[in-house]
Amino acid sequence: MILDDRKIKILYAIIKDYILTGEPVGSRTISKKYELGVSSATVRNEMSDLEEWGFIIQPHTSAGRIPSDKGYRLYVDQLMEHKSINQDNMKMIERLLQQKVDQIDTLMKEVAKLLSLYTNYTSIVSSPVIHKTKIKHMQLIPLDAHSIILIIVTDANLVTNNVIKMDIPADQTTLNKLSAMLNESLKGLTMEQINLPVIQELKVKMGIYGEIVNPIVDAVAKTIQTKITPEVYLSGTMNMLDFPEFSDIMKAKQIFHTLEKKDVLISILLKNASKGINITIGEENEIEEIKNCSLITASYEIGGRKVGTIGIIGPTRMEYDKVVSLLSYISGNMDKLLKDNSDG
Amino acid sequence: MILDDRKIKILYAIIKDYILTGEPVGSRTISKKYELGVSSATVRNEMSDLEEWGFIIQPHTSAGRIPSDKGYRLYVDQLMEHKSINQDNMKMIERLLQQKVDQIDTLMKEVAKLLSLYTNYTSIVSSPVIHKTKIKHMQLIPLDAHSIILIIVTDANLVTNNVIKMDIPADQTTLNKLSAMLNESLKGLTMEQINLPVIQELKVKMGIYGEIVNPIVDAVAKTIQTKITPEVYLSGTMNMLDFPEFSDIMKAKQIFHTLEKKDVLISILLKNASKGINITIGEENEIEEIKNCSLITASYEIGGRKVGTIGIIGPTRMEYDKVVSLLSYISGNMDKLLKDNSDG
DNA sequence: GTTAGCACTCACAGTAGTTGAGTGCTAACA
DNA sequence: TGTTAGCACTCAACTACTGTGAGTGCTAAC
Repeated sequence: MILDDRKIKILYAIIKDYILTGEPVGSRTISKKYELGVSSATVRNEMSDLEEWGFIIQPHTSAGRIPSDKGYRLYVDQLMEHKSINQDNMKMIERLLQQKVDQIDTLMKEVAKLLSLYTNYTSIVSSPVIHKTKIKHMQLIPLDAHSIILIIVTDANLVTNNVIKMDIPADQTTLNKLSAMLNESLKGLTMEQINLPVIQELKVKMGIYGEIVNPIVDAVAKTIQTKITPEVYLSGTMNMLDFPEFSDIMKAKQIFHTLEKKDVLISILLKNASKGINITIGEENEIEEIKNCSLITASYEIGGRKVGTIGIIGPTRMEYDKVVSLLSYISGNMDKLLKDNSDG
Repeated sequence: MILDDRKIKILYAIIKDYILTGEPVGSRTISKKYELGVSSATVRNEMSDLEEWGFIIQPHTSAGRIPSDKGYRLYVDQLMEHKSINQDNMKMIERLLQQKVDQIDTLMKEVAKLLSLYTNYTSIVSSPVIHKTKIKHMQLIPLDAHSIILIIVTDANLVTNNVIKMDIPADQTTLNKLSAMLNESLKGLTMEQINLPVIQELKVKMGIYGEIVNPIVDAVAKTIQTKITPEVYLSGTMNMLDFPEFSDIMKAKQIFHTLEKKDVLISILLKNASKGINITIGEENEIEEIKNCSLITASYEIGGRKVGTIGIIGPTRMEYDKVVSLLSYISGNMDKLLKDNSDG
């Protein structure tokens, strides 16, 4: 099996054409539309080899060829041009993100929207994995006789608020003092650093404030524990319906059903969290329902730590080059985008 | 035009059967399945009248009849049984809502999920219109050199947090004093009561703290202004695809497209906000894209004020009785549900 | 090694023919 | 006068058949 230059060119042409049109590509189309200087008969011979080796598939005898997963794999690994997005698009992106993005959840939503808008595929964005982020500030606020609110601000400007229920009433002054103490002890720690020993130590340290301390510290620990699951934002789900691949309602429903399971999405995204750009093609996907889809993910950093993932899901016939360049650009600038919009 | 008892019974049977099966209902079906004691020929004569008067429609010559919008209208206004949901379902609802519903946005999401799960239609839920709710607590928290966080808690336990950017740094102690002052002046007021005069007065009152006051008070005013738009939560969008009415991809896409426009949904929901239960059938809808849908909405109260709406959208062939009873129950208990889960 | 030529395959679209659910009308009956 | 049996009629939906064309694989000649 020798993939000589001409075979590569033919395979490239087939993939490019199929991604563009969605129709099986015939030998005549290749020889006429792409200037290879050979007749359709020659192309046929080459295609026959490519099919034998599993790079392309013939849906039925009298049809052209379509790329197989293996074909796409070769394409993304070796053939695809890695262009970067152009100036105009960069500007468009910055303009879109500059509006009302003061907090991370708003930014996430905007990024998801942007990705789906620009690619016409479906975007999946996971918010920062909170246990890797550092605590910046904590504040207790009285709500009513039986409950107080715990505000936690992390260094990614993620603000979470949680209601704590307690039997003992607490006044503003006490809560301010407790807040100050919590800050003193926990500020700068990552979520995962706040483990049982730290909590115990904290209880002892704050003991002077009496029995009110226990429920509050417990609530802090529990809140941090439960808030560790990242959020997932989807956008452009309906874009799936634009592709003939999913014009069969049953197939579309299958995928939509999968996309509704946030825990499944999280597990998919986290799997590739450490990898930078990752491309999973068709059958390479572990989830049965998306084995006719391709998934491209890119991890992003905040403060130098890989904390989350952004991704695009679409048909295996996907504009890989365009999607990769966009994801690279946005994931690479996530930190900056957030900083520009919150601190600047 | 006299709608005698028998005609009513026949119309009722047609609607019931069509809602159940989705297939046009023939005269033979009526005379056999529903015990009216008359032959199919008699039913045919009656149906002929009902069609002439516009209550039912014949899709084509050799088909049975289906209800028209006018038919459904008569049904929901006069024929439909108003049953209340049974004990088992009440328990199920309470069990579902009792988990992790400590704040209003979580409750909204859960209610939306519940509605779609229980009905198999698509649910639309709008969060409380914030300008009708009262301020319960305000708190300023330092974030970094250039920004502070403003937390506003309303009496519906809605907690909003907003980043305020400023040139002047502010320490915790000052912010605590400012927070106390804000609370003193604004606590108990509804959002809409905080108008320009109140803001001006506040600035004068707080002037002793120097120039830091202006940006903060402005931010408070602006935040309240911009946070007035309610949130909309959707659930079970994909349930639409389960109905043959929307098996045509184009029709489905049209509706999905509309459902993605949050401002359109808000305007639809707000229109019926004052009405308790409201049913809009097919062509009665003002939005072109949902003229083949029915929309049932119910407004809910918090603290005795109508502040938001929950609703179900689906095909005109909808189980109106079931949906109405569910919406009535949930909207009627919204206040209680929220209180049970947050204060209890 | 390349290409022209040709027989072959098969999805797809279009055209009849058949079926059956359901109707409207008429005439007879209670 | 209302009800019903009977019957001709309609028409969507399904099936079977056919022609078309895009595309292939193979062979023989260049």
